[in-house]
Amino acid sequence: MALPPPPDSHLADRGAEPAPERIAAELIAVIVAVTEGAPRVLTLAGAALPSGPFASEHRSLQAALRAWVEHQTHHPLGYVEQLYTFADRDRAAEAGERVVSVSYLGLTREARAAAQAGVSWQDLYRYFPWEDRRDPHAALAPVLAQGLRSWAGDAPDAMLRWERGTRVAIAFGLDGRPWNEELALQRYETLWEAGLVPEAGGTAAPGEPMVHDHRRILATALARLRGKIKYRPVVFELMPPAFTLGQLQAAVEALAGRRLHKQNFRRLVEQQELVEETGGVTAETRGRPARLFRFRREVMAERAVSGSKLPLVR
Amino acid sequence: MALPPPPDSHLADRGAEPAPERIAAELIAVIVAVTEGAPRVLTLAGAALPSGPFASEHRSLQAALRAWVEHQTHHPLGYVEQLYTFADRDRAAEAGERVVSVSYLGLTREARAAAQAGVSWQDLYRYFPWEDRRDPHAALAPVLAQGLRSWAGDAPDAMLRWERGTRVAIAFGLDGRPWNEELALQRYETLWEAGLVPEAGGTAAPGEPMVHDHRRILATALARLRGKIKYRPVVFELMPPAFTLGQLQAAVEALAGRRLHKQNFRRLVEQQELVEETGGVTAETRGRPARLFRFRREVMAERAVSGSKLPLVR
DNA sequence: CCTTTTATGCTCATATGGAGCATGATAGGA
DNA sequence: TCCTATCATGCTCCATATGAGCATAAAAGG
Repeated sequence: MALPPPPDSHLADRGAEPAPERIAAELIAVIVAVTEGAPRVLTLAGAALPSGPFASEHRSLQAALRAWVEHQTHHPLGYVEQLYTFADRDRAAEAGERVVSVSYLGLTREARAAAQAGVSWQDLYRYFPWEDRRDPHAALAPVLAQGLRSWAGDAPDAMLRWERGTRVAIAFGLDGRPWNEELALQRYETLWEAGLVPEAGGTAAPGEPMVHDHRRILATALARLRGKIKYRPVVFELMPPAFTLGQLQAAVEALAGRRLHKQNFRRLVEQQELVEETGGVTAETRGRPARLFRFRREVMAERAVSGSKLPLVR
Repeated sequence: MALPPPPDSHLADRGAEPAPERIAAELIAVIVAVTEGAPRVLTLAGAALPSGPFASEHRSLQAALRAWVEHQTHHPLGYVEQLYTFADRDRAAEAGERVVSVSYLGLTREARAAAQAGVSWQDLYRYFPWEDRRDPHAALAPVLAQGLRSWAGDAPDAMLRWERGTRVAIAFGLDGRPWNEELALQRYETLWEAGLVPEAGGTAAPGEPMVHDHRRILATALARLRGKIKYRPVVFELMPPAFTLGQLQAAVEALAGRRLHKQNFRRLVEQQELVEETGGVTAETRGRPARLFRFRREVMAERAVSGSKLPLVR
């Protein structure tokens, strides 16, 4: 049985082929925390994500990641989730070297000091300034809007112009369309294709670049986290043992990059019975003191059972 | 800088270490179709998922997968999605051999005949009989219910008994809890842990086993697909160009493993403007003839913009 | 003509999400 | 001391989405 040109068939006669090619495998970690209302990410010198090789000694991919991250941050990684695996040709490190990179998203709380040289927490929006829409007056930077529009307008044929136009409009919430925070990855990819980010040779876009495709991986993590936060109680991994609903809301807003309706946010959290009062109150500087709450870990198991969205018959 | 025991640090001084270990990488494909109301999966001799090596010639992981699957099925893989990457120690093929496996989910329509020897389409529920709840009277097989209950009851201490008990109840919809079709993976994993599947040495559970961890990967795919089908119009990848709403519903029911409320299903599909009439009608054997519809591909881009679930402020 | 079967149209009650009014509690001045 | 700015909390109102059925239409087969 013949398979497509590149690889030989492995569908049936598995014995009749040469030993499979060996390549290197590495793990890349996007470790996120929220500190005082600011989303933070663990970096190396502010330009690379922590990464490490995967070796035979490791029990599993996740075990490997957990091991060195916990050693690194001295904080248990409560929530760890596999993000995506890349092996694009342009990621080849040295000549012809092929690497498979498995990326993970981890949630934790910021440790006081990054022990190792170069290891530091950075504001996530340093890399994606356009993703922070918490300021109600925030709009897409003119440089970006301009660059995107001309990219769409410069397409060779009408069909492509239309495609790029709607793609930009949907991703960036232009032409009256709503802003969708979950499209963080599409936005970064569109900026790349439009040649607006430094990694793609552009200079127009604001935001710090990172090595290799690390900024893309970071965008993947942001998009995933923004989606997940809506149907799984993962924010709590980022909170201290006791917190006020205001702080909880601030953490969600930090990640979502948008403002939420305060009263409705409380209603949501309370009616889902995600939290319970500790009994204490905060001694904030201003305003009425807020009650302290703690996360009800018990709901974790149940909360997987969310909405159905399908018209079931009972 | 020292990192956790196993791997040497790669967080900072990256130059000062031995060349990273080389391992083999492979792709595993879960190709799904729905034929006459039955969910189908492409297999090798009914006991293995198609898999192939990843080689340097490939542009990317997805490109590699697409290439050989399309060659194999002679059908374009409309929808392809990365599922998960495994490298568990117990997956080691030969002695000490470490393999990283990247699994993908692909949706297509069943080709007339699997050209290659051994390649065949199988009913998905052959591997997970307990996942098909389309028959309203279907209940969990007594063997399973019994096995799960004794596993929970046989736990050494009370705490563990309680944990297993609620876990089983949630996953399998026992003790008055609702059945959640999306928990397909948790169910398979629970059966494994309870030692009820052949792969784990058990004999109690019905359902055909597969080689290695392929049945687990299949369960991962089923769970992912059942979740996705609710907020993305992916079913259409499985439908012919023109179809009736009844057929569309049957396809969704085949994947979800449950019956849907017919009138509400139509309302959902129509109000979301996912389809448009072709003008024709079917000549079915019984009942009133149904109008034919086609999928409105234009909505694909937009439909990413779904519900917010967060109390935004405008 | 009557029964069975699948397709379609519509209605009604309830749940959920979006907005905003009103009041309670504190800190910091004027 | 009183007024204001700031948050925290309680509640109400409304539009829409979702869950359940009732009723009718349009075929095939006795």
